[in-house]
Amino acid sequence: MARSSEVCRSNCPINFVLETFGDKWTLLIVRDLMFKGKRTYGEFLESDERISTNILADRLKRLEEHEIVEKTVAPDNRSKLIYSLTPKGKDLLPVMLEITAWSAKHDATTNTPNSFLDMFAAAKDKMMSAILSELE
Amino acid sequence: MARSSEVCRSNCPINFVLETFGDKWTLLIVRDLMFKGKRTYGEFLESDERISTNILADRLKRLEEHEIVEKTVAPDNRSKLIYSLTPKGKDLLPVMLEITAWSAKHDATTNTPNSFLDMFAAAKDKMMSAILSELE
DNA sequence: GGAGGTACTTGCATTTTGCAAGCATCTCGC
DNA sequence: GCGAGATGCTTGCAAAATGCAAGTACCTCC
Repeated sequence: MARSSEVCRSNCPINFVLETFGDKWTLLIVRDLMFKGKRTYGEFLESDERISTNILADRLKRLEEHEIVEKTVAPDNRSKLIYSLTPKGKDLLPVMLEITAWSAKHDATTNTPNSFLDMFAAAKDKMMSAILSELE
Repeated sequence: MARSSEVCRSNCPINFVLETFGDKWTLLIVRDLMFKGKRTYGEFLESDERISTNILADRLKRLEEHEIVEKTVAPDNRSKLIYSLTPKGKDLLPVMLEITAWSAKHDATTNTPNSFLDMFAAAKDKMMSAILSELE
């Protein structure tokens, strides 16, 4: 369904994700919703990466169209809109954790000081070796 | 090290990945190397998504700079170059598997063999067991 | 030494992004 | 009930990235 609204380059699962998240900004919005407790347009604008207003509006619209994010009116203030992750959006959690683990392993400047992450990465190493040996 | 060659927007691990893979093409090259057995410039050009020659050359160069991909001369033909994943590139496997699992769950049109998902599920079970046994 | 394979590079039109400014709707205090 | 502020966008335009077609450089093989 998501694919019907745009050009589809192939039926590969990796490509499917790229057609939604293949840019520098979309995944940051998911991150802010999932890990940083941000919920409004104004809060997304304040993130370190300094997304511009037109790009933010466009990406929120696309995320809604893909049913990854949904928008509701704040109960206490009708001029305030609350963005939140749908179940489909929340299902991205394992992807986000693997990305975080990879960055923590390969980038010294990344801020992810977490002892559980080390154990997580070590277990992943075993899994990766097992699968790679089967692929070769 | 990878970050020194370009603008760095923040020290977030999600952003770190986006600075390399935040476009529509880079991850497809990793996919072709990891799952499709492609190894040469000409083979990457033949993929379903139809990457153009200048973009492919640019992305291969960046992937080399980030030490995710390395290039060697083919032993049998000195005009042929063989691209392959470095250990850092192979470490992306868990990310790729989670992306594939997410797409398989949320896109009916995605072509993902069940055998592939089964292998992933089995490996993930092993991983979870490994984590649980370390916790005890 | 010429044809064909392999890996790019270049030029240019089109598309996307980044930045600054402006606009629309709602809320709150008086 | 009205003006100031909060919130969430939209618009216009310059700059950068992308897509396409064509051309170049090096190697191999006959």
